[in-house]
Amino acid sequence: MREVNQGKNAAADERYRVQSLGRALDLLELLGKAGRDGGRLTDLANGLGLSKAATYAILQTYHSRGFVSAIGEGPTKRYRLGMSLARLGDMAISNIALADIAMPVLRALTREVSLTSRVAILDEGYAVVIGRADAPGAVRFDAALGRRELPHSSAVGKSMLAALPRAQALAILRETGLPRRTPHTITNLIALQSDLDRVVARGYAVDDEEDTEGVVCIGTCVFDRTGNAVGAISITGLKQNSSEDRQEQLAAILVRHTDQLSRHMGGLDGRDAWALRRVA
Amino acid sequence: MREVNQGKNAAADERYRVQSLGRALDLLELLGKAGRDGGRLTDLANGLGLSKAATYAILQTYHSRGFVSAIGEGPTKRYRLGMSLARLGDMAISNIALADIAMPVLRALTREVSLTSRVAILDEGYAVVIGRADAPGAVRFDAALGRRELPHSSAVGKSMLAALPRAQALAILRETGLPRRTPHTITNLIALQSDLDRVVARGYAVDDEEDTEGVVCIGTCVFDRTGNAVGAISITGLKQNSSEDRQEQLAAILVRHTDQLSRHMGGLDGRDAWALRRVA
DNA sequence: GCTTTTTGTTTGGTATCACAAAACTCTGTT
DNA sequence: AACAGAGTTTTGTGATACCAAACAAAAAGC
Repeated sequence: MREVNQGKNAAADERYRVQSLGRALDLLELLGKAGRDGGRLTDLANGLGLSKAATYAILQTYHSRGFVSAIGEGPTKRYRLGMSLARLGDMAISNIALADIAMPVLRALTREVSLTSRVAILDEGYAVVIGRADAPGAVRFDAALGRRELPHSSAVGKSMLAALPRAQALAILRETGLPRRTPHTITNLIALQSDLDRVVARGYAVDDEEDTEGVVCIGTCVFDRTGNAVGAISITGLKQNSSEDRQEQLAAILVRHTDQLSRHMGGLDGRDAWALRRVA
Repeated sequence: MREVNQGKNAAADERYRVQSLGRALDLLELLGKAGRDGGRLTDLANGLGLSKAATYAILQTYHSRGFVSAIGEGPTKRYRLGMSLARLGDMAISNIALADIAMPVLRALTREVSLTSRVAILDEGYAVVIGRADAPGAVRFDAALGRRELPHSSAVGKSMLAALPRAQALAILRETGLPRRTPHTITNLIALQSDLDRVVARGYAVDDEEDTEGVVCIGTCVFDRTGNAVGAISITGLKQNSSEDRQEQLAAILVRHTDQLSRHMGGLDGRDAWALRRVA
């Protein structure tokens, strides 16, 4: 076994980071929080702890590249996130082959079960949503693209953890921790491991109000030709509409669509891929 | 009429920009071009004209915030656009109220005509795609979100220009110019103006192979309650499937859906909004 | 298997430039 | 008409982003 470079890994050392860029990125996040109405220069400067002049220069730079768009003039001027971010964000998602291929499957799945469906990947230990298909009538859940979800409290996260070698899964969980999101969140490492065993056993994961109260998710993995999980798909519904029987029905449908997707990518069926984990 | 601050507008003066941030943004664009396979540190540094050490520090900063994701280890390490960009990009689009409301309409429209449909806004003088619904069987056109399209050679662009006061439209065209994209592109300002008149007259715009050869688009505006255009919707098809009659049929369907969307946003019907332009 | 090459990582030193403070110019309000 | 509040511009300076070069370590070549 290889030594774990615990404190030695200086790659993320603050010394090798560019401060000015860090502050500039903080500004983007701040603008993200500002939302639709945008933010005013003065407020943004205060929020960053920078002077108006410095903030102004950063905003101008962003603006000239389309990363920030300005609306209004004079004292009513407001800054918002710009469309270059949309372009790059779309590129980032397009880089994941799964995103493109999964969309038709998601739409078919959503049409069949009338529930919102999503596709996610494991990125830096977090489950990140890279595609979604909203159900027409359904409640609009917070399924923003690029959203980081905790791996231990989401169906996509747990299914991908379950597909990983257990040691790797534990390493990820050590990083993210097991923060409590609702009274139903599994915050005990032993309990979570037996839940992961259950995922491997039945071939899908269930998030039973563990991330959001009243919301149940079912998810399972998409596999490549070597049997590695490249991502996961989930469907989301309300707890009240989710009896034991219905859950199994939905899981069967989900697995059928996911297997179709895996096959479409030239990967292994879920049945075979999960079986590999059971022998190990 | 107000004086146009031609050279006076010093807001975009290079002096008030942050160089280091500009270079860092160049790096993002470079990574965007690198695409799926990502880029290597050495290549990125060369592409930027920066030293490896500087590029490394920038990448670390991005990486720590999720704006860049690294794959591989050692000499096979590669950097790609990260998922934080997807998150912020999605936020940027969500900031446009039109994007959310338009999606169901786009899907309905696409289902009815079996053609790819898109919704765009006018941002900094360019038409920017903020939503799309791909037709299942159709050729996949380049309809990436956040993509900037020239206003004079796209259906969405021309319809939004036509809805603007003519002076404003001309100001935008002075900025963007009328670059030739295909042999059919209208590069003459007089000719374009009479085309815009035609848009106002019939209530929709046609891009007849003006942006891409063999591709025809029909587009029209979405209006708010004051009759201002907040965006535009278009459908895209192949020239070969686009007879004069079929074009008028499709335009009628497009206008019907767009009007429904305008109404849904509490705005004016296209019929009324375009009529306002005719009297002026 | 050893060497060579090529990669990412780390180190100081320095000239650059990102930043703060304050003056200025508007626009919208009282 | 005066004020208050915003965004914009100026200038100087201390922090820091950058380069060059050395280092480590994995891949490629013989």
